[in-house]
Amino acid sequence: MNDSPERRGARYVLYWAQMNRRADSNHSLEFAVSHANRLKLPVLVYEAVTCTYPFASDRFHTFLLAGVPETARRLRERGIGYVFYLRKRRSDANDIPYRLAAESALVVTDDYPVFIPAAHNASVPAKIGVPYFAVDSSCIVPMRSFEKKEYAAYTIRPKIHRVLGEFLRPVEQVVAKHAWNGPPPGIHLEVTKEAIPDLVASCEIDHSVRPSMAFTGGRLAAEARLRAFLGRDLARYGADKNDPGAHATSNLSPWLHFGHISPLEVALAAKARGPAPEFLEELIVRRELAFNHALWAPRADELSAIPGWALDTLYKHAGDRREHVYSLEQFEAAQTHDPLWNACQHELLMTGKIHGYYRMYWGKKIIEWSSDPESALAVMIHLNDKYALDGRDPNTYTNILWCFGLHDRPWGEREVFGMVRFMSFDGMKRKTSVDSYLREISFMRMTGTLPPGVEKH
DNA sequence: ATCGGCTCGCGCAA
DNA sequence: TGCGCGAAGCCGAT
Repeated sequence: MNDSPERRGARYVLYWAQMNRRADSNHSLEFAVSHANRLKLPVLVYEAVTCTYPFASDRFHTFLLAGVPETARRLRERGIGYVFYLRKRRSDANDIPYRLAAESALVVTDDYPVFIPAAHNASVPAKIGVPYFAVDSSCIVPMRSFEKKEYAAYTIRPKIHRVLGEFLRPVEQVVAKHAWNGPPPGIHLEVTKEAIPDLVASCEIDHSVRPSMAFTGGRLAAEARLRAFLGRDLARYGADKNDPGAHATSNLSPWLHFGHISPLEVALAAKARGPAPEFLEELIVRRELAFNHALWAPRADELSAIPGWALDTLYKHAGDRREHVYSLEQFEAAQTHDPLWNACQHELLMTGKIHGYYRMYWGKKIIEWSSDPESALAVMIHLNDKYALDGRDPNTYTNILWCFGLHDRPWGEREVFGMVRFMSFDGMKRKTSVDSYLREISFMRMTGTLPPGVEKH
């Protein structure tokens, strides 16, 4: 991403793991190892957690830190160096990548279309002084192989399937020929599972957003969740995926978001169990449509990216009378008149995730009960960025804008929504087990534990 | 329980 | 230029 020459006399090749925080199934890491072998150097992996991004909280920090011990262990086994930096306070150093790059032949990092990595990858290459490579290890078919903003799933689907055979192959692990010897750089923090609560407490972040009740970060938890999904739920995924009460979905999105597991290895593992077209449709086609949106939209989280018919019809109805209008504070506290909506919000507050189908309902109702489309979007992004473990991700921004008509088509005109698809409580009642979902959520609220039959990973 | 209409526009066939 | 059909639906008629 720049024209800088490789540094002579460097000590290592640096891989800055911004999004793909894992030692396995990681094209970025293998690319770094290949270059290190060519240069007869070891690889150093740099991973950081900072307190400075909006809504940094105990929830995200706990999840991220939980992944560190296993990443460290697996890299050590491969002879790859690892430095983990916890920026606890705003006053702590924020120039670590530059300091590490000063002794590196070149820098490899993750290509990612939103959030902090997008900003880094736009500004750092010009200032870093060595070659800077951003590798796409987030998508199975690289996101930049599609040359325009796709209109909907049906336009990207055939393009993905045409080349999928070429990309749906395991990442080949490259043996690191020159092992990292000696201690990590001085800024390194050794993380143990037991130390995580105290480390999180010592950070300058929002301590009021508690760790997830349902999800533990890290490679081991992700692999356990994947095994449970494949063994028990994949076979009925197609039939039950839209019924939250059926617990048929993978729930892998938090680990996918933080890169603790790769979509490629998940897809290969699912395929190895037999045909899984519905799951692969969600995991590959719709997920990568979301990356396409994030890559090509001027901003992934603004209404300007929705199609013209949707923007026109929403604004035509912006002045329509609303039966209920709630403030951000009322939404956040789950204080609407609708028990299903409130339960969805409580699930988000407690676990950091809402089932995909109910998340659509959750979003549609925020549009219905906000004074105008812009403030509805602001509420959704605030709640999602603050509480969702899979938030600040191309997927969640796309899921949110889908509620406003992105990647969708027009339907019969009605109040508030215009021609944008409407969803109703009666529809949820008819198609999903609302009652058992409501019982599960109130059990969680009463006991502070997951309902019987739902395991924590 | 099932079906058609609602309404726009992309992409392919002709 | 015509035509089929599409990210998760709703509603009223039958």
